[in-house]
Amino acid sequence: MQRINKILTEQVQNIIKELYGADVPENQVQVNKTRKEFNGDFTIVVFPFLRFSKKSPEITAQEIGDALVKNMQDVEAYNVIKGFLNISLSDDYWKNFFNGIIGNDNYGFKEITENSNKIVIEYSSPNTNKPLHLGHIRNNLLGWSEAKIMEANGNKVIKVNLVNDRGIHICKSMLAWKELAGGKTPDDVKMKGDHFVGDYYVAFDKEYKKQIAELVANGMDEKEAKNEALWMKNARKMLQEWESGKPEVRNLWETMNNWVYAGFDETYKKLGVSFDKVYHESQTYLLGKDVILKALEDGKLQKREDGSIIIDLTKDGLDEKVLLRADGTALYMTQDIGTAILRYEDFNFNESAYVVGNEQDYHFKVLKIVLEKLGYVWAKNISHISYGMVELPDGKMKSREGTVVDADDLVDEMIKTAKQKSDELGKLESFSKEEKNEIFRKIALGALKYFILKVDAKKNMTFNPEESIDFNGNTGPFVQYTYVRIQSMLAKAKELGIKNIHKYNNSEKLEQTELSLLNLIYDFEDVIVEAGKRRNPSVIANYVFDLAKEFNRFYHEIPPILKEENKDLMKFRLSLSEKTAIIIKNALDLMGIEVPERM
RNA sequence: GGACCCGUAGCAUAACUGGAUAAUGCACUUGACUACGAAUCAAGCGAUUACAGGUUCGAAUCCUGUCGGGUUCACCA
Repeated sequence: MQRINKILTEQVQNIIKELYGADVPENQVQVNKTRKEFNGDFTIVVFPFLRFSKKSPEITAQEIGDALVKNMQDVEAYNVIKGFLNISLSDDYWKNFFNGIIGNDNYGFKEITENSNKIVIEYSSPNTNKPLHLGHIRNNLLGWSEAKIMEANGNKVIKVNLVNDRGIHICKSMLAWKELAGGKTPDDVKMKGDHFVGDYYVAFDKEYKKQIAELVANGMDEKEAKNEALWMKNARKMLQEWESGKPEVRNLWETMNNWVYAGFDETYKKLGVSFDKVYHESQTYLLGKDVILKALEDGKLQKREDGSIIIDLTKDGLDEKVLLRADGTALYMTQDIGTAILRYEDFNFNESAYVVGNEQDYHFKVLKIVLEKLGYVWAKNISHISYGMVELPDGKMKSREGTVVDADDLVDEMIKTAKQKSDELGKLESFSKEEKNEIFRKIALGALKYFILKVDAKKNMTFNPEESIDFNGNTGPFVQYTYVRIQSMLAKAKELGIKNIHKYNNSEKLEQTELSLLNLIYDFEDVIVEAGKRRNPSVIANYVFDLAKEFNRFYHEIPPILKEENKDLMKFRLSLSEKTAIIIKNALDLMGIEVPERM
């Protein structure tokens, strides 16, 4: 079925042609949803047409309105306020629309076919030297949700993770563990592997600072001390040994990384995210090196006197960028070049998206230009889904200053709060402990995910650990509650022996709140498209909140549905409720949020 | 210093990307559970959209400048 806003746009174009003899391009016809405080379903802004009509806004709007009513059966009435033409569609239009989608549980979703666009999306990208924190949570949730939204728009999506598993930072944890752990493993001390390793990373930093202080106290200047501190020298040596493949170092590296992966897996599972493929930088940096050396031979890059290889981007408004160190070892950029190429070889994608924080805007700008200059035509299809930092009320999170919000702690805390809240309300007494825990988990994660995803991805957001995340108002649990409530009503309807709720013949005039609900349901298709275009799950969050709110209003304003004597009307309202629930569930799923059946 | 991003009620966020009287939640004040679940609903309070100019029929949104905050400009990742 063709969308009514599309039809309206075409009609307006035709009418203007007829009335004023002018061709108006499609993008000049603004068909918006009518704002709540005015009467109507869609609003057409007539200001852009005045130069064709050469008449006042009011008269122009009237002329167009008259023509619309005449030409379109679905247009029942219109009103004009200033230059705004508000169109009201007939009840029949809305009823027909609803009947058309009543059996379609995937309303709004596009199908994925053989010919679908193939998009690789990278997100998460952790370091293996410390556990995940709140910033990673935002990344993971965004990545997952973006992937879901891309799929809903009919794209074939491949989710990949790139683990940064090599470099000096890893050697720091390894060294500290060797020196301090006495051979203990995470199992021995009953810790999650990522936290275990992270602690040794912190321990390294502590000891390192101590060593610097000692050297400075003995008269060395600080810069030199930083280089000369024993542990730092040892860490650098370890990195060289790693690069040259010394078995002892490689074994330890593998062991400790595996501890970390086990910890990450647990956190990913808790968050409900997963990947189709995991890349490791230790496997891609050599490719990057080869590509750069080859490009140097081809004269695409320059070599400095000290032996480092650079690309000059000053003509592109950027800087000179080093691609390979003087000693020939790889850099972040080197690896990313290798990974990007490998990824193209693996998937032959139409598009490759990176979910990475906005502090790396510059890096990705450079990466794209460098790849283009190296002659990779597909590089133009690389995009950076840039998102803002998560800040604490007193500023940024800093791992070294201990002001991080740990991912595992936060989720556990949320689950505790959900349990407490639920116990106060006492609605789950009849459930087993396992069932209850499952419900608490869904609610807690619903609250957390919604809290993070409702904010425009590109904006920085503040998180106050002192105030726990809300469960009332514009929150995940509010939306979940609406869903649960509908399920409860539908179950009761079944108990009462009401069957075939999709079969009715409702001849009643639609109530205002029913019209609003139908309007919102109609919007879902456009919302998915917009969320995809804007690369922004917050569009979905805002929508599903409005939908839930409107349903709750409907629920309160309309007399009890299950007591309705007009069976046709009752079934229509049950169907409307059911459809609302399905869309809530689908919309939340796009954000990675599950719905409980009871709460 | 150069480049990029941001500044909206006490707080947290919206505003269909240039459209109507700037919306919602939290907090605060009221009212509604012997009618389908009150994690709900209804009502109230609260904004010179950082500031000053400009463009436009129309500006939170675009342009210029000022002030404030952030990120980046590493042979760190």
